[in-house]
Amino acid sequence: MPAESRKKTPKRPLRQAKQPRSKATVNAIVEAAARILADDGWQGVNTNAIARRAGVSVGSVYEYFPDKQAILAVIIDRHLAEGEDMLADAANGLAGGMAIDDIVSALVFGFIRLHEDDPRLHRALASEAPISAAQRKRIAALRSKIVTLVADVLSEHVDEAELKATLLVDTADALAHRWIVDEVGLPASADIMIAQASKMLKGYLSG
Amino acid sequence: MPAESRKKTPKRPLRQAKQPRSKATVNAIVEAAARILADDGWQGVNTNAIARRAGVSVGSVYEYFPDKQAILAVIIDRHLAEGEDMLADAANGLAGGMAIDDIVSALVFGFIRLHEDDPRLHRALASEAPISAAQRKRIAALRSKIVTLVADVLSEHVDEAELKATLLVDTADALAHRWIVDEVGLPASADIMIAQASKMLKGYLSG
Amino acid sequence: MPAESRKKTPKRPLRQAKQPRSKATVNAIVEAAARILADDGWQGVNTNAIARRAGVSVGSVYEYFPDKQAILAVIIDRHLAEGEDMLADAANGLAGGMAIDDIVSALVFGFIRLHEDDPRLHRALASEAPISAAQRKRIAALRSKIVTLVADVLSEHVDEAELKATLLVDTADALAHRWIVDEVGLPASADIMIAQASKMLKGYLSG
Amino acid sequence: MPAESRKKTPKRPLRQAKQPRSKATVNAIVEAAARILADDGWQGVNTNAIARRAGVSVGSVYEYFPDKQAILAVIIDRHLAEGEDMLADAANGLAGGMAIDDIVSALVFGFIRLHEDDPRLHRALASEAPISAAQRKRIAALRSKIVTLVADVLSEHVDEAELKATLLVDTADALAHRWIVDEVGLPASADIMIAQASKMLKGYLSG
DNA sequence: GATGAATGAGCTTTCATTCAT
DNA sequence: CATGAATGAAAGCTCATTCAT
Repeated sequence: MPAESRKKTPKRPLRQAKQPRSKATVNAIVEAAARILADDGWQGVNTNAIARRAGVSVGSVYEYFPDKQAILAVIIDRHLAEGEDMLADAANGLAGGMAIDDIVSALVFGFIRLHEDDPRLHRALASEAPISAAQRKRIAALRSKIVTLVADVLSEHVDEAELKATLLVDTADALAHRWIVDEVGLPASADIMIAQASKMLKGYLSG
Repeated sequence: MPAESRKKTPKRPLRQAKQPRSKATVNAIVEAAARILADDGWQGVNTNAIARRAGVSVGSVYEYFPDKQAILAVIIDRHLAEGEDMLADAANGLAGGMAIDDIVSALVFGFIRLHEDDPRLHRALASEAPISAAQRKRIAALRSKIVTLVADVLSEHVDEAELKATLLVDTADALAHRWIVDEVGLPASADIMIAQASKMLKGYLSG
Repeated sequence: MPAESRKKTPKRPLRQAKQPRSKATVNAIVEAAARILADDGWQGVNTNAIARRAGVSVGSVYEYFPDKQAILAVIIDRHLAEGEDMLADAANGLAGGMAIDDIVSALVFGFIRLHEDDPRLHRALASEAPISAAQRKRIAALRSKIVTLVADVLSEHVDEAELKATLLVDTADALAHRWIVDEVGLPASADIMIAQASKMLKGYLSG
Repeated sequence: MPAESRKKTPKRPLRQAKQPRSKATVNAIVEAAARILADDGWQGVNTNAIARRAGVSVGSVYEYFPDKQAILAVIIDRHLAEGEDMLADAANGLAGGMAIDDIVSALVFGFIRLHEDDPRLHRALASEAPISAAQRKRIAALRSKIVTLVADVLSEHVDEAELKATLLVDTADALAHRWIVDEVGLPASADIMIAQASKMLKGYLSG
């Protein structure tokens, strides 16, 4: 999962981080940036702070990243990769001839798990960080893959599977985001809310 | 709906914009900032650009706003005010003994209308602009009011009205945001998607 | 005591403040500036603050003063005028064939009185305000006049009267400034210190 | 004698200038600021001008100083340090059982030497630069140390040594300042004036 | 390969001064 | 005459990026 390739011709050839040590450095930088992003928001992210927190020099940051955006790109990439991993897992789980209820549950809990991992970073990423068009595209692609996968398993049960899968995925994702990442007040525990949401989705698909 | 009052004691007293000329200036500044925000994102918003686009001098910007954030605050305030207005309208519409289907439709179309007005600004506001804790609170309060209102009318038909109203509102809002503001690809026209979402919500409440 | 004439050709002809109302306005402006200078130091003095404090508009300030420096110039002028008045008084007092002790006493107490009037303004004027070369010259001229006057009366008693008068005047002025305007800690009351200083000066002249 | 520690929590951590290169940079900045202060007064001191004159970039200025005031603080610190050094020297010179005349001469010439070093900077520092309360305190402390030292050696000869030392020190300092730093016209050469002042002080202490 | 001092474009903010009303 | 909104040059300050060591 390389950082989205930058267009501008790189003055300084970037190191490729093949060596273990290099990998550790790259990792430290990305982790540091993610941590600052989660703690202080995008406004707190600056290359000197990243370098300091990562325990390396600014110079080293620029050995591995063409610019600041590229670090954010890798953070997003990793996030998306997690999403893709989860998707792969889910794909295995879903594959067989599953009941609608189980499909919905799998999906809903999948999104919840995804959002429960580091919600502060998740929020900063979703609501502060400047995301490039290319990254947006990648996010859309991931979403699209999920929809396709869900549509596939749904198609055994319903017609207009893609349309319904889209509604299913978008609802599950959006509600998980709102209830876990945004810290909105809820009239009942998140678990109860989620149960209701599941019920709603199941009803929709079964109806 | 005044701009959220700034805490820091203002050394330079801010002008109050009571006169028509002043009001026009303030308006031009806020509009310009909103336009830049919609066009170039928060990163493109800087006081010189705002002044240039508003056709005023930087000095005038600082006559009326203590700093850049305060301009954003007013933009958000205006947005929330629109939401509140719409809420008031909706409240009138909902008031009577309405059928569930009509309640859902009113709500769904309400959120759609809300998001269809300047979606690019809406996106920038939702996903880039640094929103203060106080503003977040105001947003939460607005959402809470809407939930309460919906819960009220729902309570004639269902039990656990608040819980269900929350699910209803959050789903309608989130999907409207995703399908209108985010420019995600959809397998069917937005109208069809919306119809499906309405169906899902109605089924949930009626079931 | 007019404001020291500015060199630059005035775009806008300055009003001359002959009318009583105009005089009152000029006065209010100068007083306001002096008050701010005493309260907040030179850094706190800005034309808008002056206008506000004087209860007039900035525009009016520029009716009577070509620029900000000119206001300071008038403040200094008035200060110097007070000094000159005191000098005239003293001249009358000194005129006759006075004893050395009385000359010294008159001088020392003259300087004390001068510094005791609004010491905070005095300090701001002496240690923060940017004084032009012309103003420095005027200050030097006043000092010179005082020296001459003192030398005159001293010449009845001593030779090298001018030299001694210079020492006398500069010492009395400097010590008064230090002990009254600067808020330095003293090992005895100012009165006792002053008595000692007088004794020193008298001894010097009589020796 | 470090620059008076700034209170505000530094968001941008300041570099410490331990390396020779850094030290040279810091030095160049302080020297440049002092030079501009002497040449153009405090009003001419701005960070861009300092950087230009120091042959460094503005950025470097802010690497080492949190703000403009901090540079002034260091200039004052250095000045005070010089004063303290001179005091230490003088302390050695005075220590023994010295005659009154020699004490006075040492003191008078000490202050003269102090003021003869860069009188223009001295004047700008004394009469334009905004000095913080803390710096004022440090100045007062230095003066107090000098007074104590002088009182000590005087106490062998006179009673009320502290009071007399105060008069001695303040007079010597004030006259040196006036005759050397202020460019006042004198009726005789500075040397002659100084001789007279010394005579006056000696007479006072011996009387 | 690292390092971190240095750079400087770019932004924010102030305030003396002007000028339309 | 007076007003005060508007102006914009000039400073202050930040931080992504470069480069000498």
